[in-house]
Amino acid sequence: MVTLSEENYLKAIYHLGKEGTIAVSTNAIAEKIESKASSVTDMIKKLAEKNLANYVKYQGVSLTNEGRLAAASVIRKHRLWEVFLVDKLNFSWDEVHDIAEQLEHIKSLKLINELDAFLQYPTHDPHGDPIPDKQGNCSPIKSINILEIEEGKEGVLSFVKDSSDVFLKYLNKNNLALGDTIKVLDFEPFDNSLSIETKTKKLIISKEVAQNLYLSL
Amino acid sequence: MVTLSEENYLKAIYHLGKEGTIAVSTNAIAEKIESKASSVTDMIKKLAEKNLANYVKYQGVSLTNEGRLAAASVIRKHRLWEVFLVDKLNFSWDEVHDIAEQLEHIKSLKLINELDAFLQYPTHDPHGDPIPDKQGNCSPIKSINILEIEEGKEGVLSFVKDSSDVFLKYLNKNNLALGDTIKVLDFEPFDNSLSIETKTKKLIISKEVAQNLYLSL
DNA sequence: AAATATTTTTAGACAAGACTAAAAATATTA
DNA sequence: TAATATTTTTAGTCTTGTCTAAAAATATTT
Repeated sequence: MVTLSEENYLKAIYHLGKEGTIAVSTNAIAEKIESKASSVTDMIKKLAEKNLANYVKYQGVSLTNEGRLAAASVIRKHRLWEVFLVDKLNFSWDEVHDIAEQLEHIKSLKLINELDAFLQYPTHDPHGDPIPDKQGNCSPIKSINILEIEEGKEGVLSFVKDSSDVFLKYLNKNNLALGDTIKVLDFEPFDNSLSIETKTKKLIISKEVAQNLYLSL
Repeated sequence: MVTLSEENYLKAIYHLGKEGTIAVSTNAIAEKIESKASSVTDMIKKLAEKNLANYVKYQGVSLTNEGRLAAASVIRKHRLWEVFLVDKLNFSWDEVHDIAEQLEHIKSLKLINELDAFLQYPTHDPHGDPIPDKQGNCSPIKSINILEIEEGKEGVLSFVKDSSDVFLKYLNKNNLALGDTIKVLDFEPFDNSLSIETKTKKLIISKEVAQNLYLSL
């Protein structure tokens, strides 16, 4: 049995591992999970014990196939519940994270598969993140960061990296939503800000915001 | 903050208290929750500390108004989730208990109120138990035990007391479902068994079964 | 390469919630 | 009512998951 706490560590390692790194560092996990390095060491030993992680002292951790599947399963549940909350219960996308964080730990295979069917097998959650399938496979998102797009070109906002409350509220305030077509007008090298155009208006976004917007072309 | 464990104790005390008793005994709680008396004593102290229970050493516990509301809120969540599972996700009523037992602890007022609306404000769960409202009030069930019904009279099966897996499976096997009209034919004083008639057939039920069937007239 | 800084691990402590065994209080029976 | 039985509480232990502080290993700088 994988405990709630173990699931949270698996998730963290999974997400950090995605960035192409070979092994994830103890400190990175501690920061992500808002705990201390010593707690992380304890837990990764336990995960290794259970064959969910590969761990070599001082060399960081990676997930085993079993661990990766377990992590993907938690993420699958998290994202399906997010779809449920937004599509069926009138939540907006910036309200769902904390609740999904609780719901993702509910244990029942039948539950999640029935929920998947009830929601008509969605492939992405309300933030544009892909939903892993039963086998733990993610349809890789084919979206690129807005800073890498040439001036003059446009794309469809399909994913936002940061899904914190403050950021989602910023997007709402500025009338930016998934699915919007955005044209890149001008890059300002002084502060790395970007001037963009949506259907309704022109807008200048800071480097911090731009780093979190991903478009599909 | 009320912890998961505390919520389970509140629920147990609430259910046991319903039986008209003034104060609930330590042992009764231990049995219900499948723990030991000493663990119960510890927890009761904590609940009293938090003003959720009235506790006098060696005299048993009762809930304060605050405790009663907290318990009713957990039960409300449990029963609404059961309705969701049966009505929306194709679960049968004998499969939902364990999952609802997990879902009842999810914390979000908005979630449960939206769920209530989504399910169109149901008043009873799939077992016929009434669902407490936001204020913790239960529409009292107006059903009586089948053993108290006169021979020759009939009623509608509206509630089953035991909602264990084995019992619900028994009902399924014998084609008994909530909403069925049942006629009481004959009471056998030797073993307290009861001969009954449904739309489809006649059936003899044991005392143990009869004690759990409630009909509304 | 030696010195310094950073990261990671170990050792020991703590809180929550459960347990066992023994003591104390209450109930029951003779 | 005294003796016995049952229930409840206390005292002390255990596990899980966390923490701090110190030690050990690895990285970085000079």
